[in-house]
Amino acid sequence: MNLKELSDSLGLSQTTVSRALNGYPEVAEATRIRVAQAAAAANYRPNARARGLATGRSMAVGHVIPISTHHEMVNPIFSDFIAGASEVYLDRGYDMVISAVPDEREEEAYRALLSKGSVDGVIVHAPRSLDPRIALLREIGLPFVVHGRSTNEPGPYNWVDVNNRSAFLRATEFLMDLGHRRIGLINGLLAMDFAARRHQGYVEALHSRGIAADETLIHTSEMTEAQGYAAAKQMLALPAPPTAFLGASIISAFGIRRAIEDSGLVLGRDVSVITFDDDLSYLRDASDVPTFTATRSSVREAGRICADRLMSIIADPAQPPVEHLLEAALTVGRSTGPAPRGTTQQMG
Amino acid sequence: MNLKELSDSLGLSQTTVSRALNGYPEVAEATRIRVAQAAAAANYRPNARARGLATGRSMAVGHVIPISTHHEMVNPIFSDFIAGASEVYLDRGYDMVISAVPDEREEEAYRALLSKGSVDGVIVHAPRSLDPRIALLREIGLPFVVHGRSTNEPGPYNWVDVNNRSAFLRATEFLMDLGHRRIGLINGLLAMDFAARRHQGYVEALHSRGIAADETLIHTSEMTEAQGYAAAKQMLALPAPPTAFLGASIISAFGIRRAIEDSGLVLGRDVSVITFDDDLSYLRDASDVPTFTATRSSVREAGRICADRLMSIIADPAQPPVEHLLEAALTVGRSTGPAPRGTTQQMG
DNA sequence: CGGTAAATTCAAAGCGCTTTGAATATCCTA
DNA sequence: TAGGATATTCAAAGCGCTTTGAATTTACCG
Repeated sequence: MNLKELSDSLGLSQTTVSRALNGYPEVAEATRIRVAQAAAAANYRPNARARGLATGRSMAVGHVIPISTHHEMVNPIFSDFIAGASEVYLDRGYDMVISAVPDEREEEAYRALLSKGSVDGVIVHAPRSLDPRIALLREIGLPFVVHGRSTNEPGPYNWVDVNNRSAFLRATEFLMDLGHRRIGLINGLLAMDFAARRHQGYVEALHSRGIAADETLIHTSEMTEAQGYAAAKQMLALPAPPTAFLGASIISAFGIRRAIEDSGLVLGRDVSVITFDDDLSYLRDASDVPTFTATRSSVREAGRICADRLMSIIADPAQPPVEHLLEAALTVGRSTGPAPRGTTQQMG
Repeated sequence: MNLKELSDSLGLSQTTVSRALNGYPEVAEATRIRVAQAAAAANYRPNARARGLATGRSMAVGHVIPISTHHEMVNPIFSDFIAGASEVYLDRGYDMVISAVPDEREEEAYRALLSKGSVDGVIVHAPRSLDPRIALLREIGLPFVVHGRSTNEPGPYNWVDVNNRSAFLRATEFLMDLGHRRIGLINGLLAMDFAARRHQGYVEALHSRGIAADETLIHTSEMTEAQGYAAAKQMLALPAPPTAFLGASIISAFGIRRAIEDSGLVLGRDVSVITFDDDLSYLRDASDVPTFTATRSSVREAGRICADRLMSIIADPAQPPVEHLLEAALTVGRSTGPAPRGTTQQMG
């Protein structure tokens, strides 16, 4: 069923039917109702391509998720992020086009999205501290919102980010308040902007109490369970092991916990752990008292906010960029406690 | 830059340029080269909507991922599945359109996808044993491939599934061979087809050795860490606790492990665990000797296969349906061992 | 009741591409 | 070198929609 058939069957012109369906004012109320009913009965929906061709808009947004060629990793947070964004698109009638693209084909992917005209805007995922994508998108003039930030990017642009620096700064302070002095940082890849900021927060907090960051207590890698385990295990075997850990994701934290228990220690008593928690639905830590003390920020909510922002930019591209900084909640669970006596003196 | 501008600049007709670009034979080789170079220089790509309108194909496939309204859960396996599918689409020039849709709006979503003409086919995710989507898609004539199966669906259709029954049958037998007789099953929601089949395999294996399934040792829920923990904890507190567990996902297994250790028991010695492992990139259990004994099947690979199949159906819709059954690998890790002496006699 | 303003409706153009059917250029053979 | 075959190129139609500008109806007022 297409417009022509529908309008023919109603004895009306395509113009009138189109207008009736799209809510234009210059159509008689009686006609509008008649058209709406016929359309519903025929299960008619305008062809998206034809409409897009006529209007110049595709009613779709792109999400380009980078897949690191070396690691072939796909962060599970995308599932939740996308779910959040979807909620917004669904109500606005937008489609979501996803391209999972190897690092080196990213630029190509964005250019293709633009010149093929398949999307009206994009969400940029997983920005690095130094990220050419933002300049590229500015240059080609495709509306975009970044989930996260890119530290080295000059000039304003639309982003939605958690205050990663502050989150880890507060977490580190929280641990130091409990008497911990040797705190292991099990971080994500430093090239990622969020990881760099967390590192920064951690170091700042230590410095503010006159503690020098110890390189042997800082680990950087993909945030897998296995890496979390290996890194924590290794640090716990040091002559002066950490009494607490900061983990970059709940998945890392699982690994850290395993390493602790594996070493015959008790989580929350012998060794404390604070993790960043993206509040993923399948990894939710939401008992009355959560397992992990965490800096928590829902990535699904971030998805909603990003999508909403992008919709707004697409509707009015002239508006000034908005920088949306979310504060993570520091929620206390069972994985933290006072530093064991004696160990606080071990540091240099 | 559009076709008209490009062909004008070359002094050729749109017809010739279009044909040159699309590899039609009736164009002089010299012309083709000249056109190709000009197109590359101008960064020209045909407008997807216009092309779609002219050809009747959208060069996009849809993935409708259901979000259960009650749980608001998004399975992290989607990230990996999508990454696998993407690899295929990327090379074939297809876009991937994702709709994350609440249960009750699913039918609407599929109909919209069809009548708006935004996709040439769809992948059906997370089928239930009784799933109206397959009949719906057949009815509306949209090419589809199901990731999984729907037991109660009569007649053939294209699906790609792991042999869930066999996987859990073998896992259960493996545990019984080690002397285990009380085996806890911590499963996904039974309405899901994969969960029902795993349940079936488990029960069959028990029966084959004359053991009756014990309802108190069977738990069914979303496959979260928290649920895995709670269920295992509860079973371990039974008068006659299980000596082994079967987990439905690596995430559940994390919870099961925590419950075991929490109860002062040792994984692989006091209590054995076998988990289904979708081989998610961030949850990969790939040390020399994996932590968990597992029935493993890469969901990313499944994504590739589904996508490939769908491409093929779209190209030739007349071909007979293909049913693709993957066998999970039973890989032995450190989470299984002989049943502790004495406990094997506890059962009734 | 005539005439103008307002309310409705319509025909046709155009979005950027593919493809049909026709036109033109080139080649080869007798 | 004529004449048909073959190789290239082209103009124009059409995909299904929105939207412009014009046409037609209806409403209103003196």
